[in-house]
Amino acid sequence: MKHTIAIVDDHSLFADGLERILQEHKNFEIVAKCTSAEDFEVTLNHKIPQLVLLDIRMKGQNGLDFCKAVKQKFPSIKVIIISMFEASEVIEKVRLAGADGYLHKSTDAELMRSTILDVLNGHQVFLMAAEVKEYPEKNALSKREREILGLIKKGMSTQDISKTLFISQYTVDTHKRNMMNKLGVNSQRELIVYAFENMI
Amino acid sequence: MKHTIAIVDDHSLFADGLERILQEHKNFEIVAKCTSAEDFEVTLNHKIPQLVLLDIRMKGQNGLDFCKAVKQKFPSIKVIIISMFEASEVIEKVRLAGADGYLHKSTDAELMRSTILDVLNGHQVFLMAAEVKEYPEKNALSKREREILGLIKKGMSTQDISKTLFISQYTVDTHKRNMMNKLGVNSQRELIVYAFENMI
DNA sequence: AAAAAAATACCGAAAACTTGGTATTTTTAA
DNA sequence: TTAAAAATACCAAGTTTTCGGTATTTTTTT
Repeated sequence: MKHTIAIVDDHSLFADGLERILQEHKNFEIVAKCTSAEDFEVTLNHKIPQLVLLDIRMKGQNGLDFCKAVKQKFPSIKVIIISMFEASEVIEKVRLAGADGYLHKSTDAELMRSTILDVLNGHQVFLMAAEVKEYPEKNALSKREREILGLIKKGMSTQDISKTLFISQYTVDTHKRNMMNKLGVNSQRELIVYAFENMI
Repeated sequence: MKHTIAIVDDHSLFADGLERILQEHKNFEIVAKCTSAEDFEVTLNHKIPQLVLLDIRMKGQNGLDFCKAVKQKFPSIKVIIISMFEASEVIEKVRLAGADGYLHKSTDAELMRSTILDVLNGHQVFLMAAEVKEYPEKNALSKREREILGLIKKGMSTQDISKTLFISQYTVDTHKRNMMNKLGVNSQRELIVYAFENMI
């Protein structure tokens, strides 16, 4: 019996390619190819795939939030997140979102197929790109620091952040300083740049 | 006779997909699939494809710079840039880099094939995503403004920029203010965010 | 050749950020 | 159950940005 798979990615070209890669394998059947989370929700009303390949960054909705929502409503659907992010921190987020697997866009076709089969067999598979450089432990950002970096990435000022998190500006300031030290940058500007290049 | 095509993209999964999409067409032959600009340069030493599909954003080298280099050494090679950027400003950069075509990752397989054929026939085809919203003319950034925004995106301070461009800090400040007015943002922070979300 | 747009430059005051400190409380790990 | 790590908070001085202006020169367009 064929495994039913859905692809959710707003880049049709990428989705089209994935479809063809999977079609080469007789055990896979692509039952839906959606370009948005909304699209996929509609699909779910009449067809429940066994597994969904989900792009982490789509316009409109964040893939991780959507993953959570899907897993809550349909715990039986296996979800594999696909993204171009290489930071190891991403894995944790993917796990927390309830995904069963993670694939980097630099993995190849064969590895993707074997990962899908593993996940369908009930395993959890989180694959990073081969060349991921782990940060030395002492430079790892704490949870709160990452949270603040996420707000910085949205363009928020120190004041904005302090109001959002209900903490003092001084505290935000301290967190920023600690992050700058850990990451080896010298300004909030570079912190924003770092965030865009390393976060979801 | 088959058309020889090379694919240069550091996301193997995407490249694998493109390959399969193109293989369905009997007139195309994928002669190389490279995951970096360096890889492709090596390939060019022994095999010259008629056309190359080039990802605009690759780690290491910028796709546009690489496009220029390829076109300079091998003017006969047709280059189609593929990216996920939707801003109309990108098209101009792609043109200036000497590319023969532009495809957004949200275009579908069929459109890609027809674009490739058009380009091979000597036409220039620059396709944007359907839902691109053009900026009102009065808000278009000038050349210099875009140049400065590019430096801002690298995390440079006003002072850094003034030194890089050999102009006064006051001038950089004025450019920044004008951009902020045009783009409707209120701080350098948001300017950086805008840059990351809208520039190459 | 005249008008419009772009690029250049300056001043000053207010706001925001950076940096070198210090220090308490809460949470997590050994 | 301690010790370590994380999160919290404050002060002061110095630096950088922001924003209110204004204004000249260069380039482009009409």
